[in-house]
Amino acid sequence: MDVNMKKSRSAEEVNSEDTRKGPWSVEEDTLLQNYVATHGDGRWNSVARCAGLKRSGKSCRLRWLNYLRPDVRRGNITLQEQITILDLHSRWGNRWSKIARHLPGRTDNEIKNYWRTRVLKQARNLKCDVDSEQFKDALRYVWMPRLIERIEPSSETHHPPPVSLFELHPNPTPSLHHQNGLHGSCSGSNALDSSSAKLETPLEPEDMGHNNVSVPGVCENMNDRDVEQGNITLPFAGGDSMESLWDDENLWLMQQLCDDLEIKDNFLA
DNA sequence: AAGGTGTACAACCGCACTCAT
DNA sequence: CATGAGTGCGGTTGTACACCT
Repeated sequence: MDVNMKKSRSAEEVNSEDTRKGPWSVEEDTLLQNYVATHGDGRWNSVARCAGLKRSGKSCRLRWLNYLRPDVRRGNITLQEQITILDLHSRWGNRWSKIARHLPGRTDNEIKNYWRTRVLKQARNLKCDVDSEQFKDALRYVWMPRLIERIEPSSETHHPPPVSLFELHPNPTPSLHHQNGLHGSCSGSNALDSSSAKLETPLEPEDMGHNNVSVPGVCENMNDRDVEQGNITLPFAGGDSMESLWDDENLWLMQQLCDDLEIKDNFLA
């Protein structure tokens, strides 16, 4: 830690006796809301002082951004939003605030919580490392296409046959994309047809090192800069489905793919 | 009904960065 | 250029609540 940090922290510590922590009371919320409504946000240390709150500026900022802000949406992450999170996470990794910018009304904290409580939990259930290629490929090539299929109202409902996904996709390479768009027509297993795979467009420099792959048929024609700049609306933003991604059938498929990829990795090792 | 356990979410912490002075 | 305040971000922890036995 640098000298600045030590100094700024010691300044905070001077007031630590007066500073409240823990859950916010209704009164505190009201004080903060009224103050921001009158004076605007920013300069959070001043806000904390002037509003008569015995809170740190950081705490006020966090409370405002994650809870009190008028446009914040809480709870009920829709199916569409879940897929958006999965896709953007596959591009950018744990860049929660960046992902949150593409989900109007959602906060980085909420998305992070969603990831940790739902996605990590499922990875544990599947005995997959969430950072493993197995899990990522399973998400990309099975889970998300199936969810897209459900979302697209015009698509026909058909389920992939219970065959080895290893056979269908013997070389699931993260740098591959699929040319056959999946909007309304793909099934999870069909999406794995590696014969139609193509190389991805060049990576953005800042995304190098992340697992930079879009889900087939989801964002394959998008360039990350467009997504980042909001030039492209993700196809599922704003839906109202509360359906969970984590149903038994999808879990079975995920387990299948994880197992297949593990077998393949062991074989090649 | 009571206690244990798991889950979801709010909040905190540490660090890094920006910007004004 | 150095310093300090403010802010943003990602990781982690605490806790209320639901569910199970």
